[in-house]
Amino acid sequence: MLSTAHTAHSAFAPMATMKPQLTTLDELFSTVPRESLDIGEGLFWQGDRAQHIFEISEGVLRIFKIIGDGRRVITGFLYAGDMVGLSLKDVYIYSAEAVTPVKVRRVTKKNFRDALENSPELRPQLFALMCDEMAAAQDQMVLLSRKSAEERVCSFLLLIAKRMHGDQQIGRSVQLPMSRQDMADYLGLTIETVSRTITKLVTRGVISPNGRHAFDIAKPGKLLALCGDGDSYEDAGERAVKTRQAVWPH
Amino acid sequence: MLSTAHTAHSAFAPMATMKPQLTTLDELFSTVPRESLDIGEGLFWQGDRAQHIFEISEGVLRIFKIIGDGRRVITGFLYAGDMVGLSLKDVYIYSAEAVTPVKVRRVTKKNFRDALENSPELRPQLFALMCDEMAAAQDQMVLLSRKSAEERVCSFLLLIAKRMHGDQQIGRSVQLPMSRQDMADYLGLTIETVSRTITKLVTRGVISPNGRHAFDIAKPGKLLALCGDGDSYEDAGERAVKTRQAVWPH
DNA sequence: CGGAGTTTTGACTGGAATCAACTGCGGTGG
DNA sequence: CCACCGCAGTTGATTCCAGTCAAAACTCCG
Repeated sequence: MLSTAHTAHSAFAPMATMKPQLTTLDELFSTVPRESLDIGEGLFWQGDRAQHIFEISEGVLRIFKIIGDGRRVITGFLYAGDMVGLSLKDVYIYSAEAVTPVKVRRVTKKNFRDALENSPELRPQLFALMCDEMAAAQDQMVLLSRKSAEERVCSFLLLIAKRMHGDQQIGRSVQLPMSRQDMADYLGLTIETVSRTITKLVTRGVISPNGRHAFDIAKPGKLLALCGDGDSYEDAGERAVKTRQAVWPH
Repeated sequence: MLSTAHTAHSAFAPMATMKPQLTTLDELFSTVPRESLDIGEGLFWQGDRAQHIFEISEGVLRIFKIIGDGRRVITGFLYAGDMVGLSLKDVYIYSAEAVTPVKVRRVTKKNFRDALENSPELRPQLFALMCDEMAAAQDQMVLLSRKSAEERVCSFLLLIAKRMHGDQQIGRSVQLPMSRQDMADYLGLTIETVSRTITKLVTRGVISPNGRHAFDIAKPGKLLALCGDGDSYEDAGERAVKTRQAVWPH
C-alpha cells in the first residue's frame, strides 16, 4: 500500500533469508487456505490459547468480552482486511464470532513474528494498524462515557457507513448485518433503546429503512450533527486549541 | 513519509549508522534532559502537530479528549515509565496534562523510528506496550459500557492500587492524586456520583479515608467482589469456555 | 399455516444526572 | 492569631433518560 522501497531492497538482499521477503501484511496471509465460518460460529474464545493471528477476507466478525454475570460488551466489528488475534498474552482476552458468513486465513504467531523481523516494510504497516485501532478504541470510550443514546446510534450509523465505503467517504446507504442486540452491546444500550432511537430517527426523516438491516441516509448533514462530535476539533487546527483552553482553563 | 528503505541496507552494513544499538526503550530516552511540568500544565493538545514521543519519569499525567460542547473524557492516567504520543497521525488526537508535578523526556518521532529499525530488541517491547494499552482500553470499554457507578469506582480503586505497586500486587493503601472531577471524567460519571459512591464505600467499611486523596483498603476481598469482574474468566481456563458457551449459546 | 426468534411498542421504574445548598480546608492578609 | 475568601468536595431534593418488564407485531423458515 505505502512505500515503494521494496524494489530497491530486493535488489540487494533477496537471499538473506529462505523465506520470501514480504512487502504487505496481506501477502503474509495470501498463501494460506481460507477457512469458512457460518453465521454465529466462533473463531476463538476468551481464554483459549492464543496461537494464531487471523485476517478476515470476507464477512463481518464481532469481538466481545463477557463479565461474570453474563453481561456482554462488543468491543468492535471487524470487516474484510482487518486483522484479529494480535496480542502478547498467551490466551485470547476476548472472543470472536461471525456476524455474517465469514472467510478467514490464519498464520501462527511465530510465523507472524518471523515475517515482521524479516521485513522492515511490514513493521510500519502493523504499527499503523495498531495506532488506528487505538484511536478507534478511544473514540469508543468517548461514545460510551459521554454520549446520549441518540448520539451513540448516529455515531454508529456513520461509522458503519464509512467502513462500508473503504473509510473514504460516507455513502448514502448503510448495511447493518448485526442484530439489534449486537448493536446494543456495542453501544452500551439495551435492545429496546436502540430500537426506539432508530424509530425516532426514521420518524424524523433522518434515515429511511430499507428492510430491517439496511437504511438510507436521507439527511447526512442532520445525522452528522446528531452524532455528538460537535464542531469536532479533529480538523479545526489552531483555532481548536484556543477554544479548548477557554473551555478547560487549567 | 515513513520510508523505511534505509534499514534494508543495515542488514549488510550495520556501521552505516553512528547510533549505538539500544536494548531497552528506556535507554532511548535516558540521554535526553528531563523537562518539568507544574500541576495542571499541558504537555500537548489535541490538534497540535505531533512531533515527539514522551516518556514519563516522574508524576502522573492525564490523557483526555474533548468533544464539541465541552464534554471531557479522560481516557487514561499515565505513571512513571509510561510512554505517550505514540501515533501515526501528524497531529495529536488527545491532550495531555499534569495531574501532579511531572518530569518527562522527549524524543522526536524520527529518532524513535530510527531506533526501532536499528534494534530488533526494542520492537517486541513496543509491541508489548501497545498490546497492554489495547487490553486496558478494552477493559475500560467494559467498565463504561456495562458497569454500575459502584462497580466503576471499585474498579478504579483497584486499578490505581495495582499501578502504585508496580502492577504486581494490590497494596493496602491507594493514593488518588487526581481531583474528583478527573475521576468522574475517567469513569463516565458526575462528580456528585463519585463522591456519593466513595462515601457509601467508607460507610460500609470497605475503605477508610486517609485525607481526601488517599484511602486504606479495609476489605480488599469486598472491594474485589464489588468491582463487577465477577468470577472473572481471566484465570478460569477451560471451565470458563464452557460457562460462556452456556450463557451465550450461539 | 404455524411457530420460533427478532424487533417494535407501551407502561412503569430506577439509578445517575442535575440543580442547589452547605461543609471543610488551605491560604492570605489584616 | 483568626477572620475571610475561594475552591474542592459533600450532601440533599428533584428530574429525567434509559432500563426493565410485558405484550404485540413482524420475519423468516419449514
